[in-house]
Amino acid sequence: MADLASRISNPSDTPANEAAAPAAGSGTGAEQPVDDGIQSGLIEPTYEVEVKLSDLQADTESPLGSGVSSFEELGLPKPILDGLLAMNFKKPSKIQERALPLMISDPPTNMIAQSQSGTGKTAAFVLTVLSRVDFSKPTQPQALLLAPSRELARQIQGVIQQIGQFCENLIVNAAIPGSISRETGVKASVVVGTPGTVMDLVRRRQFDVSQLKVLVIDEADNMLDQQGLGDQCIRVKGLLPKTIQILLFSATFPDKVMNYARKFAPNSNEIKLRHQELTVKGISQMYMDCPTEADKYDVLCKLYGLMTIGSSVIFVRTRGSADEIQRRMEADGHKVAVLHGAYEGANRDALLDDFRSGRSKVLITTNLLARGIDVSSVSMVINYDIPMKGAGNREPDMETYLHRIGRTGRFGRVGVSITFVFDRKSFEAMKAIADHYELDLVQLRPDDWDATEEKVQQVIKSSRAQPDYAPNVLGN
DNA sequence: AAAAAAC
Repeated sequence: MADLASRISNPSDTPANEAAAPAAGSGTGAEQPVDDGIQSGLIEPTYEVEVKLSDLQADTESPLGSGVSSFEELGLPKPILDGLLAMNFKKPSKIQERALPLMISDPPTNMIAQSQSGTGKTAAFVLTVLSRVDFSKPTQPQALLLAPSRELARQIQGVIQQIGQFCENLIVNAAIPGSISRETGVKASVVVGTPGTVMDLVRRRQFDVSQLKVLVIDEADNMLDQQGLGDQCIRVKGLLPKTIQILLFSATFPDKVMNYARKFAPNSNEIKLRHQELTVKGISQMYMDCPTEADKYDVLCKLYGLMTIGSSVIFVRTRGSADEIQRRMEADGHKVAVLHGAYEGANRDALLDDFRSGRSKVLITTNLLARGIDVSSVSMVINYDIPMKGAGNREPDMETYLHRIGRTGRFGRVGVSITFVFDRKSFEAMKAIADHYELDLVQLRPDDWDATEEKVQQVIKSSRAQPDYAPNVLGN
């Protein structure tokens, strides 16, 4: 126990790797080391790039090290460049710079790409998809993108439509429950959906997959690993043209899944990160030492004021406790929204839209929203229940932890995560997560509220200019 | 024992 506590550090301590960084250009607000790190580009990861040239590429010029520093250099069509500009994408992020030349080159090569949360993976694969679509065949499906949840599929659809807003005749369908008409079927060049609905449409012959050129699987480790989702992805792939280009993306690729991913997408180029490189520097990770489980609820209510400075997401283990905590908080006068998979589709869409627009500011949810969801106003993530996995939920879920806290601190912004621990099991899970990612966690105590407020506010209130690669997705 | 995802 004392071991974790000994890792306590003040958020204002300057991380060792920032000491050697060049001074930030901006004068105001430069006191915050968190900002300094971002402004000097330190959130950009050190990539371990391992490029495997396919046989087809072997006699062509090596793409190794051929990163681009502007979108123009990629030779993308003018309408796509205009779309990027309209979305405030001014220059490629690290992952875009590295992955795009490899993905859009001919002949098409598979890709397994890993990059931290909020670093622009979506735009990277969306640009590849748009570069492969023949817009003269607007209702012929040419690209398929799969995501693990309805919410993420809809979000990706929105990003495609935004980046492709100046592409004439671009039609994007969402293959999620209730969105494709039974009479007409899929009538689009780009389809983004969840595996079950996609399978269903193909079986009913309402989705012609014969001309698909590219398959993207977002949150690929989750999609390929899980019983159910994994099976469905394999079945979908079995229906597609054998020569299709396969792109797998995620912030996490545990070794176990990586081996499987390589079979799913053979001869891939690979962009990987070491697990110590996965954490986003702009996210101040803290844990709250609660005496008992019952105390977690009281602490949550006390945090409400801090949660509403920006927007916040509260993660719990079950749908039932999500509903229960909302009921109690509403009764105690705190306005909170709930979103989980038990709700009906249109309701889910409306709930997330409300959160995106700021009509609701505190959202309590399950692992449904752990991955991929991009709402830039989220400045705090609460792990009310620490994520666990495995038989009997006895193992800490390293990957889910990383994805959950990645709902904040997106595209160089700052954010706070607070994980509640209350007993030996949760404490040791937190310690295992800290050791795995080599985290310096800030300890918060329920009995020292002034210190908690100060530590959290120090991060959240450090307003600063957005970096020039921060996109403006979906009107956030 | 969870969450998600199909009719």
